[in-house]
Amino acid sequence: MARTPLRSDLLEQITGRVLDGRLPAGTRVNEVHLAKELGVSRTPLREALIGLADRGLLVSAPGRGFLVPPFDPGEARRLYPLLAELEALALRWTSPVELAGLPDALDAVSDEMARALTGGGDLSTLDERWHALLLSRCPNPHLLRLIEQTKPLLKRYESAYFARDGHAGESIGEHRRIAAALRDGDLATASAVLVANWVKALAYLGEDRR
Amino acid sequence: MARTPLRSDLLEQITGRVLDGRLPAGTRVNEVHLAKELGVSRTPLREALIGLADRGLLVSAPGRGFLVPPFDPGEARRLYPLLAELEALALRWTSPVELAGLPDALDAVSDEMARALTGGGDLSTLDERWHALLLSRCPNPHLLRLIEQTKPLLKRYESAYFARDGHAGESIGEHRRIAAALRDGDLATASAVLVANWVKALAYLGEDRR
DNA sequence: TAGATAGCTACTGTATGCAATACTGCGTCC
DNA sequence: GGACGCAGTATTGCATACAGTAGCTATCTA
Repeated sequence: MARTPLRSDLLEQITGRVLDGRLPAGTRVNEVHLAKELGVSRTPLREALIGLADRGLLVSAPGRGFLVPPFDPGEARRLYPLLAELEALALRWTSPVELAGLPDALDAVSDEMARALTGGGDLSTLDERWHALLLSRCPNPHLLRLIEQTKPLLKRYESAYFARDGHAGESIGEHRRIAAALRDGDLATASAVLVANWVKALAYLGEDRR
Repeated sequence: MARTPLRSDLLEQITGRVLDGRLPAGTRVNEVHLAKELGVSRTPLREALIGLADRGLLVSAPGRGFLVPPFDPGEARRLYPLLAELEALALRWTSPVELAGLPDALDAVSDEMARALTGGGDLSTLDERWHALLLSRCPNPHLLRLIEQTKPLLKRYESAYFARDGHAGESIGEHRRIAAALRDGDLATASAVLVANWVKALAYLGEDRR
């Protein structure tokens, strides 16, 4: 048997389709069509859909299957602060010893982002890498799980509404300030700037809606 | 068709079995046996199991099905502060207007708990009601979802390790202090005591392990 | 013409079937 | 005596089959 269950692959693939709009907000998911398109049977597909519904990326309508939830600006306004607080918490719970090695690595990613800003690289992937690195030493796997589950919800709004690199420059600056604060052992400042970084992203989201 | 999918009922039932030990920690879940016992087919049962694995109440071992994770004292030490912070966050995000109506209702539950303490009522259900009431006005459904998903994990440790009403008396006192702080509009104190309440529960957990 | 209704189709929710892997028990070899 | 290997069974993971409802269309009625 496959060491990696089909449902895991499917979950990722469907997540991708929701994020990039191939499964548009507000539409129902047709299990037969999607299964055929993905070349699998309905069983593992449904398992993946259920997983996505648990995470909130789909909603289950009894008797009507699953549907991609419509966009709701209010939801975005609630998701950004939530993720901000969760990441800040993860940061506060990382031991100083573990944090010590991070700032240099973080700044290395920031450098890449700065280059990508002019060179046209993939900023959003780099941004993800920066945040993943920041959380990588957090000793609480449950908190990390909650963060991982919540991020795609937010990413959907980013993908849909974002002027791709509208605030990337500012964001890089904030990232560097966070790394600097961590170097000084100033966790309070680091987490405050982190929260501000997320909230600022939300502000851009509001402006750049199309 | 049933307006409530089978998998939802099953998820609750299996949660109950994990919490009360009818599915003991460290054991594998036999899908055929359990399906027969519950009078359903394997399909909705598996859907429920997958949901529970997403929440962390089961773990999926590829090729070996699902198993109830073993107890890990370290995990309990990580879950309590997590839930503490999440509830405190939910409290901070509840608007003062909405909070105004809460203290009296909260204290009513505390009164019930006090009576149950001598009269032998179900303290843990009342404690749940108190916390549910505290969070009932939080406007962030995603945060509430994370809390709901995390609580069963913690409850498993409580069920397994708790001297049932070891700290109920203290807990009632803290609950009243939280309600009082809310009455004064002192959110900082309220959330601090709330966190302390959770952390203290963890301390009891540590002592009373068997 | 607008609304109700009946029939039909499509789809979901659940059950069952099938293939491949993981476990168990026993025998064998070192 | 213990480790290894092998056959048989049990169990999972995926596919398919079936039953019942939701939704659509077309027709009928007021």
